[in-house]
Amino acid sequence: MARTLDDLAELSGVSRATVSRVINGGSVSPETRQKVLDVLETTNYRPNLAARNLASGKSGVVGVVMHVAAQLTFSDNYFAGLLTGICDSLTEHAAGMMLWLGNRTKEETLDQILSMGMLDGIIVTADTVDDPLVDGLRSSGVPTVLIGHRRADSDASYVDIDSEASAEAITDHLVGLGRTRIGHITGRRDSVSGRDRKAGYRQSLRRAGLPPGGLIAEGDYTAEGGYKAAARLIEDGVDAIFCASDNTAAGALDAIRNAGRRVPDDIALAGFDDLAFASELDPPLTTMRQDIEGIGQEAARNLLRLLERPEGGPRRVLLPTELVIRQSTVGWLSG
Amino acid sequence: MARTLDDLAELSGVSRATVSRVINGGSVSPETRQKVLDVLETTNYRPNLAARNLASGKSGVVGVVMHVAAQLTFSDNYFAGLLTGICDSLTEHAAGMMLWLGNRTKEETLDQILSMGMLDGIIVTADTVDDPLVDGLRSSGVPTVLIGHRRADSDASYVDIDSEASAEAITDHLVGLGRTRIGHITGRRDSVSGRDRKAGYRQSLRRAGLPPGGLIAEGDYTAEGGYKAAARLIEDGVDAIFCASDNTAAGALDAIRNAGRRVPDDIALAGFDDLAFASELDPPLTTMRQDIEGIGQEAARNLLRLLERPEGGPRRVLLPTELVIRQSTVGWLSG
DNA sequence: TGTATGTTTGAGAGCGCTCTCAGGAGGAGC
DNA sequence: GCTCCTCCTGAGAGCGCTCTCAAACATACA
Repeated sequence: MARTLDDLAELSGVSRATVSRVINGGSVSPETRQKVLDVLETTNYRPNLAARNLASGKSGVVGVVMHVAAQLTFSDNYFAGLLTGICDSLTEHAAGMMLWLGNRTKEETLDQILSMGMLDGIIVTADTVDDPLVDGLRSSGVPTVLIGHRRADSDASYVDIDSEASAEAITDHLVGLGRTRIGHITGRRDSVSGRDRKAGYRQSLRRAGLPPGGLIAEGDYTAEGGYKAAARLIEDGVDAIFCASDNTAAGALDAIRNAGRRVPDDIALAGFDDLAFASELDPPLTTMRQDIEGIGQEAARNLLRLLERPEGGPRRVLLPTELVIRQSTVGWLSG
Repeated sequence: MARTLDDLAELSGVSRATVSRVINGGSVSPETRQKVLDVLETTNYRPNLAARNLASGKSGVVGVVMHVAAQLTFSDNYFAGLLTGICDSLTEHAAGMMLWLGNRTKEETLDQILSMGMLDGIIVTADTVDDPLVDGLRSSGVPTVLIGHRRADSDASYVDIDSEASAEAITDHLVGLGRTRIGHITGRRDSVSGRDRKAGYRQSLRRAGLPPGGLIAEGDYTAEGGYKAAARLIEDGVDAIFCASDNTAAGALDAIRNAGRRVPDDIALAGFDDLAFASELDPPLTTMRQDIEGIGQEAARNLLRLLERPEGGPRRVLLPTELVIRQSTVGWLSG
């Protein structure tokens, strides 16, 4: 079994350079090409990635950094969906992927690994308002695509949704239902998406002539957080709650029920994400659908394109969201 | 900023070899070492992994292959937990990890990527009875640790639990409760864990003098599968069901409730895994706890040790499980 | 026939690192 | 003072690949 290009060259009676051309698509005469291909077929040759990487400066491997608290990474199907989408796109293009999960990998560690020259590019979640890791990555010069983006990232390549507009739309829906004491359970205090959703909520209230403050309780994207926050809002006498995530809404739903209130009769409830379980809740949850796997796929594609033609400049993609109305806000909907 | 060993060598007035010794722990005189360390500090040097890999034949990167249907990978927190554990251990030891998810990556593709000489070792799930990928990996000569193991893998390195004994124990629990028509919803038909759990279930019935057949319905580890299978068992008049996974049990719980039966009064229900939601179900689910993250961590540690001292031979680890009794089988337990 | 143009090929110079090998320095033992 | 060891260091040979450059050959045009 041939192990190196030189072996192949000898076997097919041409030079190493020619074999390399056949493999990488250089210009070679048909006969020569066929000769080499034959040998290639019989030898089951595999190029050595390390050598290729060293010589070409490209590795065919991209890094993926899910920079969130470890226990959040998979408690939520959000990150799982992202990862699935990224993997999809990447394997489709025969690119490898190295993964870093959680925030246990400190900036330092990451910076080290990433600047080892092993990674062609990086996909990183950028939802934390003040994230030195993302800053470091961006200034490192390694091609980077963000999932989400902070204010400061407006000149970076990213894939995101319009959280603010989406939140505004879903709050509009609540307003349209005639609710006047609409509460909001926020996302993590330090998350961009959380802040944007809150802003959208406020904007909607303002446009509707409702007091845009007051009925806000802080959440953290978890069901537990949602439960506690909802309990407070219920005391405040809300007649609707817009939660910054479906998980939060699931917690809120429990709280509402435990308080003896009905959804949507007493309190209309809306989430955000449209995770799989949203339609399985009782009542099914009105929510803002975002195509999470699609975001992952797009991020990978985005990065791949960026690597292919760096001169194209940063690529910014806002993916659409979709308001999904279910019985948690509109009780009379047919099941 | 110094980029290569030669730059460092020049800056510190020694040879490249000496710098390499300082970095990799060769014998160097204290003064020389200090000189180099000083330079190292100021230059923020990062070794080039590709070059190191090429020269040493080691990459510091291991592959992780979750070889299951893509949609299963994260629908279930099982794989997420595994991944989290693996990541934990790996980053702790400063090893990188490349990930392949789902079965969309065909044996061929994988084989290609894996034999590129980029991976020091591989962790792969081995729960499918007939899995050419695992066979290929094992015969490839790349150090491999399996998560789970088939009969044929008894000479490989693996981390697993004793599914059969665990299933037997949980069925014993049901028997001990006085149930006599104990049904079982299996795991995926082609999964080793599924078969083992079924075997354990049967063994328990046999020992109890109950007919060890008949009341078995095929599941697939999903809630949907559990729902359908449970519906059949209910018709068969079971008074207990042992499900091969918690997800399955969640589905079964719905089915039982929809059939107007009570848990555990009419039908005692037990799962397997002790996923986070098991204790949140109503009633809380009796189940067999396995430390999923622990399995992932152990697999990574196992592989790391294997790489360190290959002469140690295969390392087989069976992690303990724990029967967690909750109200789904024993109604009078205090909450 | 001579020159210009294009195509195919091989030689060879790296990419940045590891590791072996041998030379030089310094101390111990005779 | 000599040899023998030990310890530290530098020179240099790869690792397997990519890519440039120029030679070799073929084709086209004047």
